[in-house]
Amino acid sequence: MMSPQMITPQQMQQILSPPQLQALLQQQQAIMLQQLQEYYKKQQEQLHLQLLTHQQAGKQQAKEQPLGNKQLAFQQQLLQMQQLQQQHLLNLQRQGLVSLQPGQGTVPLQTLPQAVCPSDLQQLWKEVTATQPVEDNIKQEGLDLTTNTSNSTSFSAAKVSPPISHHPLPNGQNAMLAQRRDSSSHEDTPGSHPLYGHGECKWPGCETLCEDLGQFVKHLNTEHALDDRSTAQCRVQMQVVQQLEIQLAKESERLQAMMAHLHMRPSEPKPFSQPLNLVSSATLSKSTSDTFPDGLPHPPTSATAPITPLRQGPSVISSSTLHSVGPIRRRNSEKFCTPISSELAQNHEFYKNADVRPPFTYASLIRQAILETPDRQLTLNEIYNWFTRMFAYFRRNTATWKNAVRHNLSLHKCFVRVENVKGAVWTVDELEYQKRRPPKMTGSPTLVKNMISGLSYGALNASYQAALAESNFPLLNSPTMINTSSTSGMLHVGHDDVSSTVEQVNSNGSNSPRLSPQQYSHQVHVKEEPTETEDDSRPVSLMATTNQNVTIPDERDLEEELPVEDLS
DNA sequence: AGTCATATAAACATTG
DNA sequence: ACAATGTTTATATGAC
Repeated sequence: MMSPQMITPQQMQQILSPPQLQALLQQQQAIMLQQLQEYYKKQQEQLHLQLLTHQQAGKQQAKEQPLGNKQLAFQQQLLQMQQLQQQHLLNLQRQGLVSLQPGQGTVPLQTLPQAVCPSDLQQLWKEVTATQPVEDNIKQEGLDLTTNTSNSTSFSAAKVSPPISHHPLPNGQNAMLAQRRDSSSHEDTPGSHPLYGHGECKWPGCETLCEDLGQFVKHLNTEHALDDRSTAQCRVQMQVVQQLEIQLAKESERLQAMMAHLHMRPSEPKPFSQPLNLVSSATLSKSTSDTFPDGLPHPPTSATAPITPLRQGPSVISSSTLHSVGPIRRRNSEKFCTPISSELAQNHEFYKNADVRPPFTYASLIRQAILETPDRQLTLNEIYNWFTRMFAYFRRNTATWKNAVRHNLSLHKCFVRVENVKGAVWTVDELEYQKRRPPKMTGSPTLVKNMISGLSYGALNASYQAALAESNFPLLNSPTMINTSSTSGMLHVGHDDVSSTVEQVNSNGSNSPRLSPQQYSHQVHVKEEPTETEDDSRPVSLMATTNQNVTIPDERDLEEELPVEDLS
């Protein structure tokens, strides 16, 4: 029908799985980031050096008035710049542009300016203002800046995350910073100077040869003193940094387009087995720790560990995503892929910001939305809001997908409408959901057998297990199927027998599938007042309140839940 | 080729 | 009357 060229970027994006997209993105970003960091490093070194120089000068002429003001202005500039850099780097990290894997992440990041750490700033200030105790309050202000400013040019990260200094960044960021602090001492080590290398001054555009450090310091004090020229150079540098940031943004955009284009060829069939933590580790760990739908072991505050999903075959989904070049409606997933919960958890940030259609069916998305809430019930409007909150893709064409959502809610028996004082909420009947999942092959031993045997081969195995995880199956206890615990998952996938069993046992055919919540595995007690106004305006952090002991229902959850539901 | 699950669109009903 | 919410029908598509 459509020539490939006619496919929209969104459609093309669907071809590559988020991990793939991110892998590519990350590569590009890493390169740019390195450049940026080099700039940063240089600037920091220069600024720091100059500051120190002036500090010395200030000590000598401690009583001279003009210096105070000038120095102050300079310091503020320095701070601003540091904040800029700091913010930017953090944003990058949060967006997953900087992977903070232990081995690799430290390499480029160690080149980060030492001032990234607020305590270093403090120290700097201390040094600088040592001779001017008057400035104490100002120093406070200056430091506060580091926690208040959000001049970020980037998007969600700043919005989502609290100020840097309070945010326990995962992936060892704190550790990194601390480590940074330690290593920052090299600046002060006598005999070396960041602005001095290979016998020449590294001040931008200077390159004056200096025999030794002493001479160099002298040179610094004379040639690069705190004057208008130096300040101007600083400003220029700041602009350079800003330009770089802008350029970075543009390059990112370009990269997106490139990838969108390349997605035309779903040539690479290999499913990623471990690609996922490309997602902004910071944001991800935050958001996922808010709601761990998958119930998998996540470090609560992964301070040091890069979020390395230990999960099985996280994004085997990509394999399925790959061959779905078709129209927008392609939904894939679900069947042989990662459970939505873990996929979502891992790519949460991705879907949130990238206008990519999530590879999940409406039904599974709706279910996910509902199950993520403590009460496991949502009004229609709340479901809408979850969609828009979680997926950039669903921030447009609202009429279409909202209709689809309503359609799905009505169509699938697994969604149960429960009347409420203030209206109605939707809940999920897990049993129905599980019944619905596999394409009906009920009672076909052959098919079941085929499926099971099919499962036994490599790659899919993991994903199946994962899929199982999603499709918790308390009812698997049915003796007909369970052979070994290790295979129970896979068995469940080829579970049609099971589901048919379930059907017979539990739902009595098709009698009044709806409005009989009492037969649900996890009963929902209907909220008295479905708060309607949260949603979009609700800060992400609010979600965190739901997850302390209310692990989002998936395998684990349901196992526990089955006997007695107690959510309160 | 037929069946099934899903996506999309739309008509229609109900409700506040 | 209107918008939001639900329900239902029709059609298209892809997977099996």
